[in-house]
Amino acid sequence: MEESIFKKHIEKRNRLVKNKNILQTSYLPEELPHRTAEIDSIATIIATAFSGDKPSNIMIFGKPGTGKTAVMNFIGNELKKEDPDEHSCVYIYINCGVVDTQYGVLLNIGNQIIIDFEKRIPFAGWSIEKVYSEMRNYIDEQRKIVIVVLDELDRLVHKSSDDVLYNLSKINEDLKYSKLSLIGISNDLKFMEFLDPRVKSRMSEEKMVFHPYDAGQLEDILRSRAKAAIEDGILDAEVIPYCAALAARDTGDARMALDLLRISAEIAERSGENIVTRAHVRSAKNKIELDTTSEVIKTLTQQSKTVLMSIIYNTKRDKKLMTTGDVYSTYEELCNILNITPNTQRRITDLISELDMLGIVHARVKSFGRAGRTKEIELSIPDEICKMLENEESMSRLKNYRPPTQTRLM
DNA sequence: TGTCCACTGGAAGGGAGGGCTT
DNA sequence: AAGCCCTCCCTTCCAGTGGACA
Repeated sequence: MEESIFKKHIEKRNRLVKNKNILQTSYLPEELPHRTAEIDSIATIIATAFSGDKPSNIMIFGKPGTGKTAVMNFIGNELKKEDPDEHSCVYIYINCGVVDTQYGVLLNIGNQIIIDFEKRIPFAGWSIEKVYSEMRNYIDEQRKIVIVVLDELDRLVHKSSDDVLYNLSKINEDLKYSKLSLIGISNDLKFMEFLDPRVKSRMSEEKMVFHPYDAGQLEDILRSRAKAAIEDGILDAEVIPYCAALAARDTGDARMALDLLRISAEIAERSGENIVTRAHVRSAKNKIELDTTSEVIKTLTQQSKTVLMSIIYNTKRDKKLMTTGDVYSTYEELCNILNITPNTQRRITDLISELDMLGIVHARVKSFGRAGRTKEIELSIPDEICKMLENEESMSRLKNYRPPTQTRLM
């Protein structure tokens, strides 16, 4: 029988890594190295739920990849072990990066509790008040402790004010039989400053900070995962320390360290090599950076893409540093060619700030004295990514556009 | 010392879109 | 079908501002 076209690829794959799943950042290991103290203190607080008392609300702070989410998922699993039928408490996890509206959060809490499909809260149409009061009734009917984890809480507050937190944190006043406790997780230590003082004090009955892992701790994490996922002798001795060092130098992000290790192995596998080396790690780093930015750019709206194109064109005509006014005039030009109605300059200011936050451009407010005060903007993505955007279908009308030569110096 | 530039960024609000209830 | 409600994207209006220059 003839070999299928997949045969040689299948053989090549999975040769180095036994179980790639274990190296995924979403994988929840049996134990979390260097986080036992944190797990313990959260467990102490939550344990009160089993005697029917409401655990204190907790705020957890820490940079990305410091294990906040992993710790909470771990605790969620442990809760299920202790109380499989949810006799005394219900654990609800919401990622506010995904669900970032007041309506969405209330809907999610409500619908995770309601078992009866008929009674589910609809995705839209109800007033916030109605969703809130239905949800509150469902919770009260349960006669249990409900623990709600709000991950990436800062995103929710930034996008839709602190009304949700206000409502949720005072819900206990309206509950007769159940109690709700909140666990907020945030990357941003400062976001609490902007909260209503009442919400602030109710939310931070307990406060914890997860510190970034240092290189040594990242090494431990990588080694414990690698032991389960990769055969001995496949990793060059310096691979794990190098991944750990790169991630530690950045922000001590365990997610990044794991991604580096997994992708290095994939690269080595794909090129048919038997050992993962430092060079593979370096190309993995490169690949991760390219992939994340190109993914972000793909999901931009047409308007944002056009603004970005304007910045790219200005850069091309040797104007590496430009002002909002420069971007806007190029933008108007491009809108004309692309046949889309231009937004106002006020709106473009916001879009430029968004691109800045995404790390696609670098913008800082600068005063030029008599020449006014404005943003100074600089592109900060590599050429390859610009090319990708230029080749997008939505930009095809710009194929024959040649930016006019520079007319004005900054 | 005051002026003045080219914006910044907050506030308020409008309207389209999606989806509910009655 | 009419009437609501929420969200998203956007506009209009405007007070505020850092610093070069007269």
